[in-house]
Amino acid sequence: MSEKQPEPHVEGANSSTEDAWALFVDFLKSKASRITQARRIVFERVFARHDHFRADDLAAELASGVDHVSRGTVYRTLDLMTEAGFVQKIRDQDVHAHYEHIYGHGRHHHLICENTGEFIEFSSPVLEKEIDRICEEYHFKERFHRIVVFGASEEETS
Amino acid sequence: MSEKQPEPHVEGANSSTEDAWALFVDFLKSKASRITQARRIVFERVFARHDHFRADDLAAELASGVDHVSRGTVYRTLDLMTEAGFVQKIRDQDVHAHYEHIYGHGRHHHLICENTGEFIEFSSPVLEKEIDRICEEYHFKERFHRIVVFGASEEETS
DNA sequence: ATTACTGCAAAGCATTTGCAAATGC
DNA sequence: GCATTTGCAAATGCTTTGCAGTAAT
Repeated sequence: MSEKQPEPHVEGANSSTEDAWALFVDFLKSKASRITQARRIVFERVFARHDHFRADDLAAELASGVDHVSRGTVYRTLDLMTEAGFVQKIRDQDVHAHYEHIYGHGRHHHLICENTGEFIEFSSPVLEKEIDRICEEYHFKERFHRIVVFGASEEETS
Repeated sequence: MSEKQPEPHVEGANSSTEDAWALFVDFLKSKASRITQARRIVFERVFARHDHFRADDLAAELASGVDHVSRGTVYRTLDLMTEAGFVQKIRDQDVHAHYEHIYGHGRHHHLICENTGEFIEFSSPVLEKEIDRICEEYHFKERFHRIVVFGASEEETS
């Protein structure tokens, strides 16, 4: 429901936190939302890290630190930052695990239609080969990979 | 923890349920596990569906049907079937959402080292272009896509 | 007869939400 | 001063787990 990933509003060349914050302020203003202490704290903490982080870890950190921000607010602010395009949520849409049986199927990947929930399967030797190449380049021993494309099927008859 | 996705043991050309079941029986025997009613019911229900399904839906179905199997057992059996390579779990490893900030970064994807937890970023025009091509082929309007490769970095010095 | 498996209900755990109090505008 | 946010704690929802009873070997 609150899971949107629109085209990013930002695409700066200069990535200083101040510049980014100014853009976030603009974003908030454009939504008639308020510039609050809590939002500033979360925003800066996110930009202070240069690694990947878990929402829950950040929430735990901030819930117990000096610059206290509650869990709920951390999650709410991350949603805003995602909407504004400052952060990317690294995980599938759905919280829940899906399964499919693969006995007798070849390996394949999915286009997921966000309107209908439909899963369209595809496979592509080009993708497989390129991924192999990338793994070699990075000296990475692959166990398996996953490719998911989110969007909308244009098959609709409406 | 219980989330393993080893190389599939099976790769049949003939995909009748009976054949598959026989292989699952072998798999169970090889683990000194038992061939039970509940496992058979879950196995067949999974093979009866040709779509993607949610663990929870299956669990709900079986928890209330004639061939009653409890939620816990459904989950446990799906784990076994995943381990044996009969089903594929369609979702990232981790239950939890990860974030990263993307302000000033280009779009990229990840190699995730399962030993160290390290995220290695890469980008590949070849992949992007091929995905565009596939979307066109399927008349699919992409919103965004995700590529994740799980495995092990070979950089280790140990 | 053993010992693994099942069912159940309770626990886990990340995330979301309702609501009164606090804060930005 | 009024509306939005926050903090808190309770609720949610999927998944996992402990344990006593049940079934497979």
